[in-house]
This record gives sequence, structure tokens and C-alpha cells, in this order.
Amino acid sequence: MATIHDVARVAGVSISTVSYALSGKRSIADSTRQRIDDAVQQLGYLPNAGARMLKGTRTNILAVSAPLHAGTYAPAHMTFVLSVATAAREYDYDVLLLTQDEATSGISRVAQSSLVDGIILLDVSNEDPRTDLVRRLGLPATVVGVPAETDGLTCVDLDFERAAEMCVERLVDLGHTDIGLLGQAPLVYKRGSNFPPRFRSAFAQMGARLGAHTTFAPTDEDSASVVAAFDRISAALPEMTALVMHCNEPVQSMVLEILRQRGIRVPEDLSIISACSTFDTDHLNPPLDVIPLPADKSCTRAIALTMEQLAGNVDPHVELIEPTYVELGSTSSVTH
Amino acid sequence: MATIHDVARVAGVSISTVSYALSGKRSIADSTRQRIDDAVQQLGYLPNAGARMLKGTRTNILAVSAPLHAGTYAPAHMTFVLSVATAAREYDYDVLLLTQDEATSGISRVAQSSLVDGIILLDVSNEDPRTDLVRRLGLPATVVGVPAETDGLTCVDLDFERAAEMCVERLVDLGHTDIGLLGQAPLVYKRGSNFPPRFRSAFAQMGARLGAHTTFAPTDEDSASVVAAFDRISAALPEMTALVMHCNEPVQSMVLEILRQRGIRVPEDLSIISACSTFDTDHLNPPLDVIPLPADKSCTRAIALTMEQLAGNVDPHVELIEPTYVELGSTSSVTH
DNA sequence: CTGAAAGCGCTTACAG
DNA sequence: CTGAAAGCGCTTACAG
Repeated sequence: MATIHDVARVAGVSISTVSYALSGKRSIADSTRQRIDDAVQQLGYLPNAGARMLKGTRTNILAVSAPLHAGTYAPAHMTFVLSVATAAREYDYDVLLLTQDEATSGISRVAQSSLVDGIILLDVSNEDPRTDLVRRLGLPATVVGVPAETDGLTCVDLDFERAAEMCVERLVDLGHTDIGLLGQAPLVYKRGSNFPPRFRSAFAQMGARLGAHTTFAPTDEDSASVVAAFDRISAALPEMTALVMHCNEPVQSMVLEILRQRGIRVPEDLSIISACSTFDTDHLNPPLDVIPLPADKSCTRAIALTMEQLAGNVDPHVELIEPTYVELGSTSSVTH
Repeated sequence: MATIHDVARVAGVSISTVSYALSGKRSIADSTRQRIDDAVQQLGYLPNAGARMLKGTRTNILAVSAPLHAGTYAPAHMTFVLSVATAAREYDYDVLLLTQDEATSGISRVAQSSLVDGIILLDVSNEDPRTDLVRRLGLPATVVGVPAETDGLTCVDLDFERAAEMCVERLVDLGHTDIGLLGQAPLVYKRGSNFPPRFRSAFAQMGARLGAHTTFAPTDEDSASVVAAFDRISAALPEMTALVMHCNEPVQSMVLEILRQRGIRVPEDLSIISACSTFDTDHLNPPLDVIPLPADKSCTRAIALTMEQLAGNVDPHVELIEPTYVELGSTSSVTH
């Protein structure tokens, strides 16, 4: 690989001039800059990453801690990881992947060996050991999600409470009074995962406030569980005219299949909203009204907040992204 | 962060002794080693990554190039990325994630800046620009998959041809003579993706060799497409008694749903084999005989082969993993 | 068994 | 506008 010395030799200048020309940290004569640029081009020169790191300024690497919890929907998870990587590149940062057990233990390792400048935590639960770790290490970090204790942390997430409220408000506006909520895997609620319970309780509270009857059932991803959960909701709410689904895409498909089999029409017999889906719902049959979970927006923001911290602007806070409602025709007013 | 100088001071030795004690590259008096270990422990010392890189030996980072092609099943893709990361850690390597457009362009960048010691290519297609890139750069690399031209490359993959043959052999052994093959998304075959056509043609050839009638249909992931594809196969093969599914898990579920609706029993009316599934099929209803696509095995092997190259043993070749057949009761002999 | 010193490839005061 | 030099934190011949 070409070094800065090679470039300097070819351009006929000193290495410090090359360095300054590349960083733009002091003015360079046009002719000199031209010769340096040519030499860089000709040699395919790129500064040695190790040397840059060693000089102490920046490694230009971010760690992304991405444990894959049971019950987490892999495609959604993947979307977040990819979004982080893509957003990081906008700031000339690369992303180091910490998964499985290393998702926690790797944090100290990469921090203490000065391999990374900061870290992004994905899929945090309420009591997540990783939050204490980043607090203690004091390295720039942003949490995607909202753990139980946010003191000293920078967090960004969709406003799940608001999303739940928007669902209930819309349906009540349309005249619905009996509204079901189909949730994620039971395990997800038990594990102390954060956003599903947040959504669930905001949903129940808003229902109570607006005088609607609501009920909730979690479900695993297999079709037997989905049928059982749907039946539980129907039994608890015999007059149900609307269903909010805060569950993974395969489960949403299965529900639509069940409705088809039973001759329940959407939205004539049942209004449906897909809440916080990572993926488009317009290829579903029928397409579903949706409040998207904007992975790219969360991750872009998470990276921006981390860059802020790297610039020295440390200001721990929780940033909630306002949900948007997308109408695709799966809700209608109740016809008595 | 503590440096090697801090450790040396606390232990009362020189930095070279610390370095040798840590690397084990020369013998150290027990008492000295003890004091060094204590100091390391006490200070939480970990060698600076940049300094290690700069010394030129190793960065201990591997890049994983993981473009997410349209039509690629994200959970499967995710499994491969995670498996690579986990396998790399066994050799004390971290993984840098290159995705999207950077999956290709990032390769030169990280290689030329000496950020990584080697690279793993995921999801390669027949004519993949990344293969030429790694050939040209000459850096240690392993391809998971088999591109059209493998000269000078180290590749590892499941033996898809053999897997297809095993499916046909087993079914013919059981007396089946009319066997359908449900494939992946049409796009996948058009794009020049590698393993789906490999599977498909080996399937057809083995069918012809053993005197079975076979037919093939690709399908997208939505239920309308799946129904259409299944109907096409049924129409082409009215006497069909066996179906091989080389498609994503959601599609497999949909097929089983179709069969249920139509009263087609598995395996009494139709024997089914799930080919090259990344995930378990035992939660399906019914569980399906399967030839698993062993992501962990491929990735573990890919990492091992890359480590070999790093050790100087460069020996480009294609390594095919022997498929295994797992019986779960979804196939039976034909009863005339 | 241990230490002093060179050098990896950069960045950035310090000098002119 | 440009250059010579120190130093980041290691590893590894070279010496003893």
C-alpha cells in the first residue's frame, strides 16, 4: 500500500504538506495541491487506518451492539442494523458488528482498546446491562429504544405511546367502541422488552379515556397460536369491529388469511390498523392502514446524535419520533 | 485508557517485557509474569487497536460484504451475517459491516486503508463485480457461494446440486414419478443469483436420469403468487405426488395453508421436502423433511479458510458442504 | 530472563 | 505558503 511518504515523494513536497492538503487544515498553493491530488490519484493512496487511530483523534469506527433476542423479528432487526451502517457512512464512519454474547461484553473490549469512537445500542430492554456499561465507560453512545432508566443516556425511538393513541383515536372517531389489540410473542412482554408494553398500556389507557372497550392478546408466530389469540380477542370482545395489530408481518398475513377463511371482510366487517410495521403493508391483501416504524429515521437520528457527542456536545435526553398515519383503506366508519 | 507504559510502571518492568508477556513470544520469569498480570488486571489494560494495526502485523478485523439484494430472504441473510461475526470472534477477530452500495465500493476502501486483514463475501451472484475486486486487491478473502468463475477464489457453499439430487433420489425411491419444484422469486433466477438455478437444473437432470416427470415454478412471496405457482405446477403435473420446496419459509407456510384449504394431506396425498431452509421446519404444521442450509457451518468454514490465507496458506479452491437429509415425516411411499 | 531503541504511518504544534 | 520534528502506543530485532 502507498504511504504518505510515497505521495510526498511523487508530488515533490513534504509529508506534512500532503497531510494538510488532505485534511484541508491549512491553505495550500493551487499548484502544490494539484500535484498532491495527482500523486494521490496515481498511487491510489488512502491514509493508513491504524496510523490515524493511533494519532488519537478518531478511529472513524462505530460499534453497533445488536443482540438477536428470541422473539425479535429478524428482518426488522436486520433493517435497523443496515440503516445504522448506511447512516454512519454519511459521516465517513464504518460500523463494527457486536452480536450474541459479544453484544454486551464486546462493548468494554472495543472501548478499552480504543477501536471505536462510539456505540449504538439496538433492541434494548427495560433492564439492559448494556446501558450501565456505556454509562460507566463514558463513551459516546446512543440507544435506539427507551430503557426503564434513561438518566445520562441519549435515546431515540418512535413515540410508541403516541402511536397507540393515534390508533385508538382514529378508530373511536370512526365510531368503533370495541377494539382488539393483537400483540407480539408472549415472551417479548415477559422479557422486559420495552416498546411492546409501552404500546400496550397506552392503547388500554386511551381506550379507557375515550370510553372504548379494549382487549389484548399476545401471539407466537405459528398459525395455531395466531388462531388461538384471535379467538381469545373475539371471545373477550364479541362486538369487536376494529383490530390493531402490533405484531410481525408474518402474523399479520396469517390474520388476514383467517379473516378470509371466515368470510370477515376488511374494512366492512372489521377495521384493521397495522401498528409500527417495519415493512410496507401495501402488498398485503388488502393493504393495511399503517403507522410505520421508521428504522431509517431512528438510525439516522441515532448516528447524528452520536456525532454530536463526538463533537463534544453531550446532552443526554430522550428523543421521540412523531408517528405518522398512512391510510390505505383498511379502516372505515361503523355502520349500525 | 491505560497504556503499556502504565502497565510497565505498575509492574516495575520495561514495556518490551510487558509486550512479550502478553504475546507469549518469549519466556518470562513466573514472578515477573505475575506482577504484569496483576497490573493488567488492575488497570483494565487492553492494547490500543490503532497501535497494533500500525505495527503492520494484523488489524484483527475482517470485512463482511453483505449487499441485501431484492428477493433475498432477510432472516436468512441476517443469519449468515451473525454466523460470520460469531465465527470470527473465535479467532479474536471483529467484523466490519459493508452493506448496500458500500458492499462493493467499500472493499477497496477498507483494503487500501489497511483497515481489515481479509474479507468475506456474502450472497454472491454469478457475475459479481466483487469477485474481480478481491482478485485484483489480492487480499485474503473467502466467498460464501459459488460464482460463475471461481479461478483464484476460495469459495465455500452447500452442495446445492447434491441436495437437489438427494431430494429426487429419495422421492423416486419412495415410488414417486411426478415431482414438482417450487422455487424462489422469479427475479432471483433472472438476476444471475447462483444457487437457485444450480439447484433447479440439478433437480431437472436427476429427474430425467431416474425417469421421473418434473416441473418447476418460481414464486414471489405474496399469497396470490404462491397460489398461482402451485396451480401452475399442478396443471403441468396432474399426477403429482411429491413437491420439493426450494423457497423461503413464509412461502412454505403459505403452501401448507393452501394444502389444508384444499384438503390435500401431507404426506398421504402429497410428499413434501423443504430444501435448503435456513430455519427449522419442525414448528411447521406438519413438520417438513428438510435438507438444512447450514449457515453456521458455511460461515465457520469461511472464517477458517480466511485464517488459513492469513497464515500464508493460499490455496484457492471451492469447498462444497455435503448436505444432510432430516426426516420429519412429510414424505411417504406412493400407495397406488 | 530482561531492557533500550528503532520504527510502523500518520497529525500537528513549532519554525521560518 | 511550506518543512523538519516530535510523538501517538505498540512490536520486535538487537544487546546483554
